[in-house]
Amino acid sequence: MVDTEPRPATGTASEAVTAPTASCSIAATLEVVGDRWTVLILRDVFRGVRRFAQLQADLGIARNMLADRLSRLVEHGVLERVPYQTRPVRCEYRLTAKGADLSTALIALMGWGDRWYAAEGVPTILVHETCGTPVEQHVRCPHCDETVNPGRIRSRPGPGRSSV
Amino acid sequence: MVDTEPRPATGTASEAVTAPTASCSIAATLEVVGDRWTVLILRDVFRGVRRFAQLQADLGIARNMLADRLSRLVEHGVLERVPYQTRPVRCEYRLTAKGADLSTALIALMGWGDRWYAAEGVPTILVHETCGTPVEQHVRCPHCDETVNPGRIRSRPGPGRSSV
DNA sequence: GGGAGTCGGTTTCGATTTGCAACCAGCCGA
DNA sequence: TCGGCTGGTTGCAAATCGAAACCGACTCCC
Repeated sequence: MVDTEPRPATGTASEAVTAPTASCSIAATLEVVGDRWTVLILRDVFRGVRRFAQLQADLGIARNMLADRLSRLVEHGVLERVPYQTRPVRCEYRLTAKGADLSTALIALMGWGDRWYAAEGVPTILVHETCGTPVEQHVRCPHCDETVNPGRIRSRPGPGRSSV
Repeated sequence: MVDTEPRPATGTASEAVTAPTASCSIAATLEVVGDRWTVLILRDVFRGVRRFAQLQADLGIARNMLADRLSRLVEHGVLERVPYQTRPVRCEYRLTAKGADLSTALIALMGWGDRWYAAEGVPTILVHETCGTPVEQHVRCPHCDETVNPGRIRSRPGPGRSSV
């Protein structure tokens, strides 16, 4: 996942890509979850913490921040509010399909922390439900049917690249 | 990657895990790269943008922010300063092994953006160097030798879990 | 009926962080 | 000597964050 060539100081026209969302899916993702608290909230929701008070207590986040981040996540379709009682109506926050699809990213972040900051052993292990074996995250080539290590990945402009 | 049970309002002692870094590798990771600009800087460095001025122009980040984030990344051993000329000595920023190991996470973030925000087609395609096929990111079970989809992942406390 | 408690917020306001712009240091080349 | 380039630092206004107080809807209990 590396462009090996040092870039000339004045970028070539074809590669003068800037941060704007449209031109980079990483930027697009960060637009939605590019915030420390947001990621931690999602981590908690993945772990089954779904209610306002629980999240607040677990994270130690300020209540106004939490309210803001939650409504933003709902707006973006990452979480949805699901009533769990009436009178008064109270809602909990659940992952949508879009939100659940962030698991890959959370697993990746967790993996890096595990590898570089878990000298005392990892805090959490993710295992295969059916056999209990710890799972691993890889990049694969469907054609060669093999694991591709990072040095063997190249990036190319795709069809959605706004070639300004 | 889900605890399916709703958590009781008063968490059980064994699972009263809070945000602090030690108890969660995601929090540990965010401590280092839990910032929008930091991630974008890393994305650029992965793409071969390594010099201060280039990064600043490409990202549109404020110069003081950039200086701060870069020195923080160097402190954390994610980037290293490598001189590219003498008189005056000027350095560029390169990924360390630890930094390069973030590729998995960046690929995951990019993948999510691709899946949910690239209606017009993806801006960038990652391909297998040797055959040019677009690669995919998966979670695998080394024992069963198969891809595990997210619903089949369970989390368990690991040896490093600070059981307070 | 009244008072306390729960849950999910909103408001307020001081502290921190951000971002723009100006400035600076070291060196080059004309 | 006069810009110009690169890689910063400094100052200051504006936006964001965070702690704490407050609020509304409802329940429970006396």
